Amino acid sequence: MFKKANRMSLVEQVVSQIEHLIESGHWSVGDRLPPEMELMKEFDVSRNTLREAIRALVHAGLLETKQGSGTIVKSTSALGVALHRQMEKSNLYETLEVRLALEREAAQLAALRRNKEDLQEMQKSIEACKRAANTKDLYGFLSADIEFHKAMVKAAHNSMLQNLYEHMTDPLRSSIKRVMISDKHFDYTREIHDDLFHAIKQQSVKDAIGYVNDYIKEFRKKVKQIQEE
Amino acid sequence: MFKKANRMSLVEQVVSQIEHLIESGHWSVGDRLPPEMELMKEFDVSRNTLREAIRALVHAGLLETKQGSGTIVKSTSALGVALHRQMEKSNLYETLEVRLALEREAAQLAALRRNKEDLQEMQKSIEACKRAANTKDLYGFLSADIEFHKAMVKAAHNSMLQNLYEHMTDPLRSSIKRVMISDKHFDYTREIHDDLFHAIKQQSVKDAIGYVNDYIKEFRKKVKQIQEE
DNA sequence: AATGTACCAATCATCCTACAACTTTTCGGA
DNA sequence: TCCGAAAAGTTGTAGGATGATTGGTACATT
Repeated sequence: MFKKANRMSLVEQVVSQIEHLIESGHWSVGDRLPPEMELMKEFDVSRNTLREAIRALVHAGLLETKQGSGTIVKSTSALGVALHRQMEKSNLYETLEVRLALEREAAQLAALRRNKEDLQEMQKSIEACKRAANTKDLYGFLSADIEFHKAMVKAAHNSMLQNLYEHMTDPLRSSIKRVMISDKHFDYTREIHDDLFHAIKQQSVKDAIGYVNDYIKEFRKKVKQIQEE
Repeated sequence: MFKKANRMSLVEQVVSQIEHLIESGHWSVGDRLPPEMELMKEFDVSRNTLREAIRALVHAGLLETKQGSGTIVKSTSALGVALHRQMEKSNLYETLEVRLALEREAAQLAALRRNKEDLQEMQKSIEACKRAANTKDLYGFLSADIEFHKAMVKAAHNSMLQNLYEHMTDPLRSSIKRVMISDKHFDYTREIHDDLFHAIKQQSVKDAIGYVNDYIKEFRKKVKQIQEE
């Protein structure tokens, strides 16, 4: 019925101001914030108050401070750090499973919504895959493969989905590669997602789902093998 | 290649200690932390240092402080708050889309992994749905329906998936209900997921996917209608 | 030219004390 | 017993002091 009176603490006010300055692009990733002394004057708060605000954002992953050097903007979104912390506490295979679920959805949406630029990016990754396959460059191949999947998720045109997917992929990079190369009979040609790409290009949702499901089935099999070892 | 030297600041050390005390259950949700003076002595740090640590956890959503009263544990996971913040910045329909993707995956996994307790919980929710349908209690029905979906996701036995799903569902409760009741010809009986429940009970992955896909299609249609208004 | 040393200035890290603001408890009086 | 004032307890904010780390400069050494 009654809304609580807005008694935002000074620290919270400073926090949201800094957050806003970062989101709005006034401070970009990599930029150095003014030193504490100046910020104190700008926000008109004491050093303690300012430091508590900055510390909150450092823990959230938006800022990074180095003694003697200064404070820089590290990210524009706190989701990555939080997700990463959760992933560390959680089972690796559970995380991979969720990631595959996002990928499955992305394939369908990408088939519906992809545009020219999306197709170009995907094609570029596929060609990188093929080049790496020709030179038997396994790690190069896997990197290009991950890029392809990212491009596909981007083509789904859902920023929330993309956000989650990328934040779940980057910390898992090495684990994903480990799963992929666990296959004793690793076959480059079979792993190139040419069919999937063409299904998305032709906007065939049905085929896109089919190919992704095949890929997921393969991936799951490899995960299972590792788990049993 | 090279690991960065690990020089954890005092504040960070206190933060992780408190985090650990919460995770380990030493302090449960709702508990009040000892006053700052005591914590200062316990951790052997100054008030400023301690306060910066606490402030970081307050911003992350694990703690809540009230001037004059004390500090209480609010949550054991910071993911919820971070996800919520991201959702506020993001498009509602994008979030709903991701939520449906998780649900689709959950249905398949639930069909494979559900146990007796899972089935009991799902059945309970379904019966609550039916009771609400009989009395034409629309809001009661929708609440029970959401409970059913949550139970299904729980039955997938993937804590990461469940975590994400619940944290994406709770803040969307009202939006989800709004979408559901937007249907002019809302039909209780059609919305009761009896078929889906039995498919999961019979461990028929194929049927489970089918029913969930039907449900998702319906839901999407309603969302589309709202968007076009 | 590359490396090592000494020094300086800027900046963050930590600690301390003091007081304000708010909440909870205590206690005396009606 | 009930009520309200006082007291005690707790977090919020301010300001000052000192220590530690970093980055840069100048200069000598190899």
